[in-house]
Amino acid sequence: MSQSPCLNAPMSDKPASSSPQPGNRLEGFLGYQIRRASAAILADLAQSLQGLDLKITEASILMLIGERPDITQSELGRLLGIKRANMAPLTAGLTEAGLIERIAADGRSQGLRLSEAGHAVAIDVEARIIDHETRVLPWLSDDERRALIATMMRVWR
Amino acid sequence: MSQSPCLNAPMSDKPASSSPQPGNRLEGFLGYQIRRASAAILADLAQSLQGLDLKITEASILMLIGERPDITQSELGRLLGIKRANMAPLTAGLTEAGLIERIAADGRSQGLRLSEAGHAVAIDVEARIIDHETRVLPWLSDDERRALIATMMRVWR
DNA sequence: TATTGTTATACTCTATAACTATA
DNA sequence: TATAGTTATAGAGTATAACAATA
Repeated sequence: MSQSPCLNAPMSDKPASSSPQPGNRLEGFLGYQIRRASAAILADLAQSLQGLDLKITEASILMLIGERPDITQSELGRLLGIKRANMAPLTAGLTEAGLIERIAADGRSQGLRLSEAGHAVAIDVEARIIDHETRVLPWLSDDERRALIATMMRVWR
Repeated sequence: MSQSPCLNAPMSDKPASSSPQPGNRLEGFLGYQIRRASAAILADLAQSLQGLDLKITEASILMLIGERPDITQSELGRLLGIKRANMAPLTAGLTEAGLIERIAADGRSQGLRLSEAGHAVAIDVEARIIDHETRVLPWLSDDERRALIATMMRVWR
């Protein structure tokens, strides 16, 4: 299932020269590096999901619903950092695609579940993401990976 | 110059409950963590630049021009991962704001330099970014910071 | 009163395409 | 032919405001 062996940063017309490059002061900032790494990883992940007709966010939503059946879209938004107003078209699209179903919880909220088709797609999604993960930073040991995850989580949570 | 002691993730209507939270499978992926960290850092940096009337990208451009006078905007785009077409309004805005000047290099390209005002702003920008950096991951040692920078750079470059 | 879901809407960022002028 | 700069434009992603229905 692997594809390209390395990442491409997105944007820019041409790759910046691949020679050692003096490097600039910006590249000494961790915030800048994390931003560039994030963009490159997102681009690679989008590639990994090709053919599924799912945006990265939609794929993430499927995984979360698979893990927590009957979650509401408001709660999904809270977990993913997406506003209610922006969740509406996302869940509407997944419902229309037949990947999720809405079950009335109380009068105002609906629990979300994967359909049969959605379950199959979610499994495919997870396999692709796992493959993507190991491809993106292949040189990391499991310990290093765990430590990096903990560090990143500490930044935003 | 320090402000908020910790970061806020952007988006979402309400903060996800701050209790330990079981955590979900997505949070075990490094790509996801880097994305969330990047968003949080960007949000904090935008706060740090408040009052300067500069977007993060514009601030980065000022720093780079300060470091490499007479750089062209095409080269800037290459370094920052921004397309030529999207550089045009950025440099036009900075020129109009009186922060940079364009000096014809040859008939088709222009070297960019900081104006007197631009130089002062660039110094302010750099000070704010340095402050931001040390505020965002204050628990990192210099060695850890360097290692993290190298890891992130390896992802995208 | 607070929350859920929804719609409308605006702004930013990025992408493509096409054009002119120059090397 | 390739590059520099520009313009126009389309698509994401995210922001706010407002509303109805329900808790």
